[in-house]
Amino acid sequence: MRTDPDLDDLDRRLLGLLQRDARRPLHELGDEVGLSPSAVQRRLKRLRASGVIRAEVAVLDQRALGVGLGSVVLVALVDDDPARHAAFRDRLRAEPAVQQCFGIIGQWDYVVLLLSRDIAENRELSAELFGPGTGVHRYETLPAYETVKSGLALPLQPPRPR
Amino acid sequence: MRTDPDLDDLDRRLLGLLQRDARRPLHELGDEVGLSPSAVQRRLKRLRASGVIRAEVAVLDQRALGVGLGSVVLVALVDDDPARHAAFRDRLRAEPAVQQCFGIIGQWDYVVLLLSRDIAENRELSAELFGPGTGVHRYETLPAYETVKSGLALPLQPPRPR
DNA sequence: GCCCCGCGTGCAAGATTCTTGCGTGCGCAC
DNA sequence: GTGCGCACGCAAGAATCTTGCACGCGGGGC
Repeated sequence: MRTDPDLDDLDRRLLGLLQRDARRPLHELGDEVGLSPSAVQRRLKRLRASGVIRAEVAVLDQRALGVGLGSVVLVALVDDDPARHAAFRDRLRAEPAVQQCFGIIGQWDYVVLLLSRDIAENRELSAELFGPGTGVHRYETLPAYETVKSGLALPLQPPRPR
Repeated sequence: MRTDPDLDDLDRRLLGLLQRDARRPLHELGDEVGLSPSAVQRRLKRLRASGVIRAEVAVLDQRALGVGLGSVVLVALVDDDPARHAAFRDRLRAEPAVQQCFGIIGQWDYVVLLLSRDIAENRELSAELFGPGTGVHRYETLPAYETVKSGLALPLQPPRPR
């Protein structure tokens, strides 16, 4: 899994293509980077096995699924008790409405991307996840009115000498 | 594109499976939901054409690509000039290191997910994107020390009567 | 300098998967 | 009751994926 993933330029170009569309046939990818389908196939196999490609997933449309409101929630827990933090994280991981969550440094402990149908549902979810009895000291909701950029695409800079 | 996306339970189950792994063969998906491969295929075709499935993409490993530091940046521009905001958004969209960005309501204007190799690169990127001459009034960087949950999976609740 | 070996490649055959025309059955409106 | 629309399963053909094989290139070791 964690073998030796030093990627050459061809790997990076293939990854760039796959980050936009993972359904392109091998011969198309090969044409773009100048490789035969089987060479592409072997590189992808290696990239998948080594864990560089973690998954290939479908990206769905929020509106079609009734997600009308996204919001960024900043959360601070009542103390630094590791068990409390672990429980909090587990709860967020289990909640489908929590799309993403990061532990951060500063006056807040976590930043949470919360998806909900509307403001009412957002309130319910917030109360359930961050309200009394959840170990949350305080939280601040930043409603998103516009998605400027979304996606999980990673920057594919070559390892620039510095 | 925007036709008639009322999804039944089978659609939702298929979408749930595809959000985890979009490479499963049709017969496997069919076995899970109790449908023939061709029935699954036709549903996917419809979901893709109607835009419910926006894309199928590869999810890459941050460490393997040298992304050592993620951070959440809260940004406020100097004023509400639409042209200034448009220019700011365009700049973020064009920057690969910006993984996500949302326009938000409150004392901040935007929340940005910024990916960088290390703290030094983070500083460079911050200066370039948010520093003097960029129209940014002030910004606050919240470094992420842990990814609790990441992904773009959407909640697939059935349309519950309320 | 020459040989050997490892590694990635292209080619091609076989296996798997996808795609689609066709006929059937079910539910609903008339 | 009948007709129609819609989704389904089946099966054949097309497209794609997978892998064994031989070749060429480059880096040591002798």
